[in-house]
Amino acid sequence: MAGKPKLETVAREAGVSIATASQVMRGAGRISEKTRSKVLKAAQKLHYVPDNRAASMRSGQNREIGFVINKISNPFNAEVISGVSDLLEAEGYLVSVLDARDDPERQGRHIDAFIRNGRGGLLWVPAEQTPQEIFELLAAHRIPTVTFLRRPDASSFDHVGIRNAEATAQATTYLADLGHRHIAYLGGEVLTAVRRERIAGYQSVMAARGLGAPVIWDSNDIKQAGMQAMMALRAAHPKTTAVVCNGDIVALGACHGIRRMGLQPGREISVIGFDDIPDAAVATPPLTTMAVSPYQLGRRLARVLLERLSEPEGPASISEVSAELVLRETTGPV
Amino acid sequence: MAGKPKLETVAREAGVSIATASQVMRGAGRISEKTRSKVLKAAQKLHYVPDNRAASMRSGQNREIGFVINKISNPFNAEVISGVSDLLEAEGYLVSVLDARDDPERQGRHIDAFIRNGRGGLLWVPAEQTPQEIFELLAAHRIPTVTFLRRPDASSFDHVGIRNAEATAQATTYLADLGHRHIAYLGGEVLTAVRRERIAGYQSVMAARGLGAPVIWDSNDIKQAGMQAMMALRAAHPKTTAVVCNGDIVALGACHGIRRMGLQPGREISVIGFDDIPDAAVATPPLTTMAVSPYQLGRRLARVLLERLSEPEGPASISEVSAELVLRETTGPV
DNA sequence: TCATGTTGATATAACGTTATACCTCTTGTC
DNA sequence: GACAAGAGGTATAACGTTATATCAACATGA
Repeated sequence: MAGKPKLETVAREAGVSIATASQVMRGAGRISEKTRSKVLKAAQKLHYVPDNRAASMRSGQNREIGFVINKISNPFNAEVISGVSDLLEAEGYLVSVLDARDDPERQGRHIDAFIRNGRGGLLWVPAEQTPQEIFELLAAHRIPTVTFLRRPDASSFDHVGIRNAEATAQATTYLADLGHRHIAYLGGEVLTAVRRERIAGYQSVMAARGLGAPVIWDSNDIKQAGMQAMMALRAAHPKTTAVVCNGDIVALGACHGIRRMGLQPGREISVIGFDDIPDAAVATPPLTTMAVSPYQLGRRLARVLLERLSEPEGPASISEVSAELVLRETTGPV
Repeated sequence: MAGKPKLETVAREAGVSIATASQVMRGAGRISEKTRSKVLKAAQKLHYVPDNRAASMRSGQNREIGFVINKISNPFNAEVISGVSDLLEAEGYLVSVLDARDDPERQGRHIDAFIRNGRGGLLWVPAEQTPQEIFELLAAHRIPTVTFLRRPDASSFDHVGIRNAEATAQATTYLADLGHRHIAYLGGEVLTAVRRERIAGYQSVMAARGLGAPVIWDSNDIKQAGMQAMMALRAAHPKTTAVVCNGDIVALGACHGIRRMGLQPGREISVIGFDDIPDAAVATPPLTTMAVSPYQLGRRLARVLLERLSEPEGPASISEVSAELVLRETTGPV
């Protein structure tokens, strides 16, 4: 009871050497069944818990994975985390989440602490404006790293993401096919890499189909802001009959705004979201959106990391997932 | 470039001893300004990152905090995490989040890993059915621990929570004052400690006011389920004119269900939620709810942990926060 | 001159594991 | 009976830090 039990305590209790006790705890080496059970019993009796700091320091191995995420409050991300940890925990890893809140400085502290603690692998949604230095640091320390959603140009890490341009192009095409000519892009404030891709997809279709001039309308990606932005957008561009949104949350806000103006989403103005968050299906009216299963995306992300861990020197892989247009009730003919 | 730089590398580069380099890095001991800058320059040049495993093992200190949470996807929890990490990061700690998803086994693995890594402090929303053994383990390892929201009877740790019974009593009283007599309690499936308290508060007012027989209606706490449960509840108890809900999400679902039935929340049926999640204010109609600021709650939680860290042997504190009735548009006279 | 501090730097033993090499038995083979 | 092979176990040196004790050099005061 005096101080935490260590391997030495267990070994003495069982009447064996420290080395033997260590091998039993790890299930390594050649140990007879008799001593095995002796040691196990001793460990149990003393409530022994091995110290992973010492172990990972000595062995150079660590089955702890860090997930540095841009925004933990995003329900999409929550699902991704579930997918990631389901797969990794099944392989004996443990996932801890660090919320960078899109702040490069906080992100820097988190990644720094990650390296300090010699964790085994890193999943990472890089903040915009991430300094080059962090990539070099990770590379220099040989940290198995997979970036997620955002892939900075300078990165040489594995990556899992979404085909953003393809998705918004598909959404815009669908609206054009319904007869809409004045289609706006709504949501996002900063020109993040992801948003740039999505806007590019939208613009390419607007140009290719010879539709009205593209309208990009900024909005913070929360519901309230989306509502106000929709009303302002409509006031500035009264001809607008459809909006492609930067995300579901802003899209739901837009629907709210449309109703506030006495109109009906899907009749006077069509709305397409992005992400298919749980709320999208049960909103009134249910939201048409570009869906990509966050849970499956999380599993894919975990799988890529596992491959990297088993093959540290292989070439970097980039895998991108297509989003799928889910038709609900916020879209209709013009 | 051959292998990670360690303190020895830095010391050699700077032409000092390892002990001196260590003191400079920690800002401890008495070091002249000249050698100080020499060492700092060397460390910078080599991109030295200290190994926290070795440091915390030797010093017995660790400024890493783990937050084992019941459900990361709950937006309420996301806000709590922000409050917690804002305060703790300001004090030089680092918070990592582990999602137990209300699964005692997963929770066990997380806490086990937490102890293995000798982290500095634990914030914890214990899963229902948490085995007694885990409490003993944490106590035996002298882990500074603060439980959050759920306080098992056997616990002797610090605790921060919400006055649940008081809150639902207040909500029920408000509805009774509006003239409602048939008030139901909607939401939750398992009889968790929190839900039990909330139901008790509701029941006590129903009895004290001599209102209709209490109706407890189970529902999974997601929107879709709340919608269906509301419709089923109304079918089974047509006289019901008001519902006190287990949480905002189920309350929003209930509002949806009410509209599906061709009625209007706040007119034919009043609804009161719990938590005041961001969506509550911007829903149609905006949701009346029992609010407790999750961000402030997170800060309080962090503060309690800091006190425990600075005073390891002090008596356990239990601090409970009152919820506040926020009137919006889903409640009205009968 | 000698005790007495003070400043700045250092040598060294931990911290709790695991990897490596090594040892002692048994058993089997010719 | 000599030798090889293998099974089961152990001693010991790392891993990269920090705490402690110690030391040299120089200043201070009587």
